[in-house]
Amino acid sequence: MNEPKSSKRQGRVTIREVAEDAGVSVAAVSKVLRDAYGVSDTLRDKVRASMGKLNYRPLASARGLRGRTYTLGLIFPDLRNPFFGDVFAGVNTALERTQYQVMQGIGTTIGALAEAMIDRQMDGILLVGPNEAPAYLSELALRKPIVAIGHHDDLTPMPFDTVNNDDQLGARLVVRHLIANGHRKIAMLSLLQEPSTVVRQRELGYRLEMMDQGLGANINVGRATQVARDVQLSVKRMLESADRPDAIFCWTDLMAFEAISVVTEMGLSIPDDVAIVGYDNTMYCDFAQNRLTSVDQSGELLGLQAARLLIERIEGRTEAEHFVVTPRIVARASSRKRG
Amino acid sequence: MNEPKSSKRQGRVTIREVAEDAGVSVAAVSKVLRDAYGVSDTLRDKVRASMGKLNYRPLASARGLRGRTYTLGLIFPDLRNPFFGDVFAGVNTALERTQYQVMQGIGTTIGALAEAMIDRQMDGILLVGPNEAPAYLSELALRKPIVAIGHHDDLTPMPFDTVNNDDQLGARLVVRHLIANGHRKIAMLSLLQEPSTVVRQRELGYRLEMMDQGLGANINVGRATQVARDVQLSVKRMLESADRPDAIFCWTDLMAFEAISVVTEMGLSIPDDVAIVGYDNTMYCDFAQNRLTSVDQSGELLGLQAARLLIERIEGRTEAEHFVVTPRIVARASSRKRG
DNA sequence: TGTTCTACGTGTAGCGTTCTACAAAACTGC
DNA sequence: GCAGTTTTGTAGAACGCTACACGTAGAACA
Repeated sequence: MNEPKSSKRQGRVTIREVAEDAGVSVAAVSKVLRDAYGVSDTLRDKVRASMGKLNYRPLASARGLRGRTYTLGLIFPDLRNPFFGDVFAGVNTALERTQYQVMQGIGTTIGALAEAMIDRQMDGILLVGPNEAPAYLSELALRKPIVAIGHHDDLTPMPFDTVNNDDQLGARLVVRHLIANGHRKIAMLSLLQEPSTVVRQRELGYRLEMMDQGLGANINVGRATQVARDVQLSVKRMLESADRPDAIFCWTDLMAFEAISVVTEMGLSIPDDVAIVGYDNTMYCDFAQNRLTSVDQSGELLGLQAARLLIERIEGRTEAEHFVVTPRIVARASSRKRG
Repeated sequence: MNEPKSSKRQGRVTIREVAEDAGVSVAAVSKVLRDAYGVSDTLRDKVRASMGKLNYRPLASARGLRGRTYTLGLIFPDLRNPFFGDVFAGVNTALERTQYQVMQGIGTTIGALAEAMIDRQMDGILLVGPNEAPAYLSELALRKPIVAIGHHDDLTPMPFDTVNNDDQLGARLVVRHLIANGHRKIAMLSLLQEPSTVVRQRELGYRLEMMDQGLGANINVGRATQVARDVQLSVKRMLESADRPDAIFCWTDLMAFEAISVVTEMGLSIPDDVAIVGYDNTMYCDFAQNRLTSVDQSGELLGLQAARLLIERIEGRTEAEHFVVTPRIVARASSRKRG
């Protein structure tokens, strides 16, 4: 009836106990743990058996002090956009058969969160839609492997891994789709504060396609913060203006749902008075009360790929890679051909 | 031009360097860090200055090996329910002026996540709506301070801290509200698989109030998993049955939005053909395309209180506390008085 | 027979903190 | 001044793991 020496770690099994039980050295157990070179099958089996028997699990803090913690950080700007759920699902799939675990941080202050994750010795960080300055991210990438999902620029490729859909193309597709369905006065609802590179790309795509289609004169970009009231005001202002747009392309579904709300409130009909299109193709688009046409950028695939790239990076790759998905329009009633 | 000894921790400032810079011992710096007893003001100021100058941040792994990591775990069942965003906001508010950081885990397998968090030496864990067996949670609570948000039972109080709204009352309020607005055949849409204690409480409240109101014969509980298709089928089945309910109380807003979708799809009117009520009063309820009557359980307050309780627990409290919020109905058009 | 390899194990010094035990200094009260 | 008390500071041993450096044994080769 040996009592555990430390009541604090109350009964936690350590590598030493496993070694003792298996009749091998601590170093050997560590090797097995890390799948390191120089372990015979017999030894591995013995150690594995003991680990199972004692229900041993390595302590991340201790590992972190020497090497890696097998923990990845995942940073979302907020918890309200269901798109992030898709990305998360992809990340999870990628991690399924690995020994990595993912921990999320949520907030727009990437900086503080990333630092907290570095302090916690996470092996790498996945950033979703960071609207931090590229310079900060580049500096961050020097200290830790990172992968940015939804952060890119046409001209200068980032010095870290990125995973994106082609936002510029996505926006172009929206414009083409709307034109095909009889709309001409196509406005865009964009983000007001510190627009991320992604928002800028979508806006650029919108502008370029409008020009290409000879509708340069109709370009009309409204801006709003993420705050509900602000979005509502912006939409209202658009719809009450002298020449009302006959379609609004919202840079994200969340804004589109708000737009639908305002339009409904005003007693206008979608899509006959005004068509609405979003971006992300989140689950709510399918609901009969929304039936929102949107751009699918396969969040799940983005998440999956991002996690894979990050692990590759952690395990040695040094040159940055950039993965791009081709977006596609998912047409629903909110942009039906005008009758 | 002294190079850093370890290229791995590349340039990370350690407690030793701070001590050196301030001309004090390592132990002294540690004391300042932890606000421990026995530090003079002069010494504290000196150390603080050096910490600031060198931009020192303690390494969580190293702290974890000895004591606490000042990290709390927060576990959500999924990322799709916007209610969790409210809870999270509350948690964040509570942590604002503390040195604790929170890291999220997302998934229905509380077990695996909680173990991963314990392996990472988190000081405590917040569980949101766990539908794990109470027995497992009790065992978990023996090993780590935990607080469950949305997990309670009428009869046996949990041996760990809990934070809840009065779900039974919430359900009763819904029934009363619907009756007051002229509905009698009130059905409830509940959860099929492993209903959590919360779902059970809401169901119980529904049943009891129906009985109390003399509508016991009208009790009608449908069940569906969280999967969209499944919910749709359940709602459809309800609405196509011989005696169609004239109101559906959905155990969570998310299901209610799906219900609205199905009802709309079927060409029925809300609330004249059927009223819909949800639970959580999430942001989407306000949208004109939903206008969903819902029960507000102030997720933000729940999160705030939960985080506070957890920190208290970590810092010494031993008896379990139970915090309960009184829910209130937020009436919208989806349950308007029948005309 | 000696030499060189390779494969497999082990001993042990840290990693950056915390915290106990203790020493020194600064106050008490007489 | 001196014993007793309190305050302030320090030394140094852990915590659980990794990984370097090294030892040993047997095989392969000349």
